[in-house]
Amino acid sequence: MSVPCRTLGNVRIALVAGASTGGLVRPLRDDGTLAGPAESVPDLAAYVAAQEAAGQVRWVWRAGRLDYARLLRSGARVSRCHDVELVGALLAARDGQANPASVGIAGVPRRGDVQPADTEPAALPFDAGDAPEPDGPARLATLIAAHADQLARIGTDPHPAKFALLAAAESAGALAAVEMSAAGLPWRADVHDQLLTGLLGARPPVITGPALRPARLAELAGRITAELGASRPVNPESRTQLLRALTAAGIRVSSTRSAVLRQLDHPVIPLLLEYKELTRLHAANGWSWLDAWVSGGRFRPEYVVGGVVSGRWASRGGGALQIPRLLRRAVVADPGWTLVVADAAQLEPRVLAALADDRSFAQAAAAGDLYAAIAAAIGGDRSQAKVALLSAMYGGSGGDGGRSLALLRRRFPQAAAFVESAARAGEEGHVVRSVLGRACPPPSAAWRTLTSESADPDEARDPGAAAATRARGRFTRNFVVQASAADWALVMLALLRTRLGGGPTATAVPQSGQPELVFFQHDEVIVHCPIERAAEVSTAVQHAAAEATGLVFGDTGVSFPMTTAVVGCYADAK
DNA sequence: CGGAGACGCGCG
DNA sequence: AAAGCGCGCGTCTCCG
Repeated sequence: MSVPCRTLGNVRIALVAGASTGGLVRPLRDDGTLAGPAESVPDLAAYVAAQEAAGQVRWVWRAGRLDYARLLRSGARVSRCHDVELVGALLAARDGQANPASVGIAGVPRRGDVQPADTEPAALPFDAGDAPEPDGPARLATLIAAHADQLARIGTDPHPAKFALLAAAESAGALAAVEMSAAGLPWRADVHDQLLTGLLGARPPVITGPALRPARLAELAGRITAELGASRPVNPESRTQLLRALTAAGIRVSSTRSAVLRQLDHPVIPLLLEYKELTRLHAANGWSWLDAWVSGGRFRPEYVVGGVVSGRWASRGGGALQIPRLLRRAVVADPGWTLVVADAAQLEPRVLAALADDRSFAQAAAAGDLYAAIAAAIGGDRSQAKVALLSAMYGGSGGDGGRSLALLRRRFPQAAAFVESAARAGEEGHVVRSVLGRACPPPSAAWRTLTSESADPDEARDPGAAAATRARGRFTRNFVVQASAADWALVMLALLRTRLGGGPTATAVPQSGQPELVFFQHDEVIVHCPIERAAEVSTAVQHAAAEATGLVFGDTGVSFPMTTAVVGCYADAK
């Protein structure tokens, strides 16, 4: 076993896994240059654990989603990393590469991605995948070169410290994501099943061929057919059939959307609305979802860090970020444990206040209930204020809230000017960036063609170009807020993770009794912990939020409160 | 028969 | 005058 290497300053260690338990490592300096010879270690997990125990290390690897997932399965936890794949995507977006998601290390496309026609097919040092050990040194060298290149490119940013923070937070996000997938969200299959059975009837037998409807759905479908006076059974899930049947029954409607149906007065409408609600539950989160995604009392989704252009996470499989409120009943802490559900209150408007450095807005945002404070400032009620604010951030022009929006502009000119300037940049085809420097994608070639100077700017003569221009304006207007909110949330998550880990050198398998992050959804986290540690976790959340605010926004007057609820069941959190 | 696209709806 | 941001995923429909 090698001796942990310690030098002054921070230690980085580049790591590539071998085909079996071993791997290659090489120490680096903080600027990415070599700090020692490469070394082959027979048991990578043991090596990593030993280094973590000895002090602070930042692991440099291709991708946490691969390298860390494997280490964690072997019981090695780490505190910090530089994720070359994720940082590469951030840099690619910043440097205007059209499709950052498809760009792998140092511009090398990942396997499975379409090779752009105008680039040379490149060697795929990391994608040999199944290639055995002999590739190790080459892969290590490529990794080290990519890392050094990324550090240099971070250094050239107009705001290198902020971009470096973004890179660190994104990398830490990958660690948290892998750990959360491994931990899983506590999920009571029996509670879920009871809920389904209560609403839909008993689970229909699983047969081959077309699936059977649960009893309650079959009954509703029959009543809908009867109520519409149709001669043959109407499948309410088929828009075509349903539209035809509605028309035949004298109900004129342009779409079968719930919001549209709700405005009609006909005895079939409540039946249809109930059918839609129940069939949605059955299709999206029914028994087959339970079979596929819940095992051993845990729901284990796969998070996709950086999966959304704004920096929000996406998820793959199981619809982890769309758990219906109804089903939060099934999220129950283990006996003797509890859930700390923490939610950043009204995050996006507060982010706007901080971004725009609007003093009066910041004052309103210093209050506990921002919407109420805004309502007081513009002289309306809370719900109007909320709609006006959302309109300002989404690029709507208000509808009923038009008047409030105008008031908002007058009362908070800097905040209004901030989003409007972002919108203008987008309309002109520019790229905008979040507070930490995440760049939005450039407009597509199709957009440029459509809105180019040869296109007619007169809406009446060229409605397509005008619509496309406005659409991009709405996108960039929203991007600066949504992406900056994602920056804040990611930094908060990273800091909270460190605090829960018991300090930067915490390591090894989570001991029993250790609080664990189990869920992250844009502006909300859930920590599963022993009941007696809930207060400590709530405090950690508050500290993480305050620290994130300072790191991301500096000396802002805006506060970013997090509401924390200590509950046995997720459904009781709000 | 499989894939693409529209639609609809869950979440923030 | 009207419609507004970002996702994932299931079903139906159309098309090759």
